[in-house]
Amino acid sequence: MHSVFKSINNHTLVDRVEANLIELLHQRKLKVGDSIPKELELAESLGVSRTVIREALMRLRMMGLIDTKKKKGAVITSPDIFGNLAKSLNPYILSDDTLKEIFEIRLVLEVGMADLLFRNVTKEDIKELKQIVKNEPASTKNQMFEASYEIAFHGKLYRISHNETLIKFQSLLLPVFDYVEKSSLFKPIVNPKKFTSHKQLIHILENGTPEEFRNGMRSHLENHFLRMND
Amino acid sequence: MHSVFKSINNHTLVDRVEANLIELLHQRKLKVGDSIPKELELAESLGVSRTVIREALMRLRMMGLIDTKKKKGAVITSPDIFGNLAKSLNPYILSDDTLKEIFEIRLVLEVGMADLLFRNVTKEDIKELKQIVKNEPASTKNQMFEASYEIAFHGKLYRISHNETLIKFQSLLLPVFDYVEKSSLFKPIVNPKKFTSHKQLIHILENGTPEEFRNGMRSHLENHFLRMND
DNA sequence: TTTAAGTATTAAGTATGACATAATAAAATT
DNA sequence: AATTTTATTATGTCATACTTAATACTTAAA
Repeated sequence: MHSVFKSINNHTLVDRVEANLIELLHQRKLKVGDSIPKELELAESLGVSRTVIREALMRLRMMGLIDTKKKKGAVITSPDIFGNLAKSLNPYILSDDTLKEIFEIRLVLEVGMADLLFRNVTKEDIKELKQIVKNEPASTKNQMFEASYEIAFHGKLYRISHNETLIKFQSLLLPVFDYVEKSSLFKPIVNPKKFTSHKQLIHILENGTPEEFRNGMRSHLENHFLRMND
Repeated sequence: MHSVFKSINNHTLVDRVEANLIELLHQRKLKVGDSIPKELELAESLGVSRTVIREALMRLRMMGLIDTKKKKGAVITSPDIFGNLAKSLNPYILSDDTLKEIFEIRLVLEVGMADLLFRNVTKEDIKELKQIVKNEPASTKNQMFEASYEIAFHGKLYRISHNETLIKFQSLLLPVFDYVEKSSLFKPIVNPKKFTSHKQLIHILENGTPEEFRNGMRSHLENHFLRMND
């Protein structure tokens, strides 16, 4: 497999040092806030140059495993799994295919998150959602392009899920969503049919079932799905 | 430039050089396989040391933007947004809450991916799925713990989605799933009720609708959902 | 002429030493 | 005691030299 080949070829010194350091952190069961030995000590104890140590430490930093400060050295941080992802999610450096796929993942998430919503939704949430859609333009035809309402409404849904990882994930994906919608990756489809509206989704969330909500959301996103399948 | 705004916070030189390099790649509209100037040239043209260039290039490499070879230099590669995520997804360094949330995301994805499946599924896929479940133990009670069958079956579903990003994402999340299931994060629920089985899911995928599949998958995952909500 | 073996070259990988900078600790001043 | 000044320290950056492996080139054998 690809990964096996790579691990054999992983013979650069920095790769091994990186692995060593990660293992070291695990072994010592270091907690958030603990500090690790300084670069020169690590260099000496592993028998490599400071250059190599620094490159390996930089990788750990990119993983969000450590945070380094000038005099204090490096300290363990609570790894923010999506933190480092942010940069590489720059739409400009992603291929069109990848962008499409990320957009698809959004659709999958929003259709599939119904149960999380029903588990946590409160009357206050409903009220907030109603407030958001209050001033929406009546026409559902171009609702797809009312970006700000879309972001506010769907963003609120993610927050209702109470899943911080999911929330963070979607906030990372937002620029991609935005880029894809504005791009010419998909030809715009102006479908005369009226799909489930935000207001209807709220009504389902208030009075209906997860199953109904999934179908409602699927319908609501119909235009996006249509655009994907060309 | 645009990068100047960000660089207000990016106070280390490497941060700015990294941004500069990304912008450079974007400006020149470099394609996969194209090579970028060598380290010394970049160092000279940006007026920084080779050390800084190297650290910045290493970040690009971690993002999967470039791949470096000894004599050839660095070449553009198709960015692998989740590549670098893999290491930081080590369950041992994630908090229990984050682990739970990642597990939830799995449930969301699998319930929500129905439309992608129906869009792409072929007769060969169905055949393969049937082959997988052929030797499954009959009892549905402990199917939750038949890890290998679970991985094979659900992994195949992801592949049917034809969404490479999604596939990669789940392959990253797999260790987390595995860890969470085996951990004591959730108390095991042995629910006597019979939920939708793999065989039934295949039948739906062959003859039914996305809506039915979503409900089937939701039922199939019922035990997991129950375990989440405590 | 073709091909295989050997060599030179090149650019990344690694090592070493030095200085700059900023955060902290220690000392001195009020 | 509180505040300012100074010294220390570990990371950040720079410069240079050497090592290694991949590529291009040359040469010798078929």
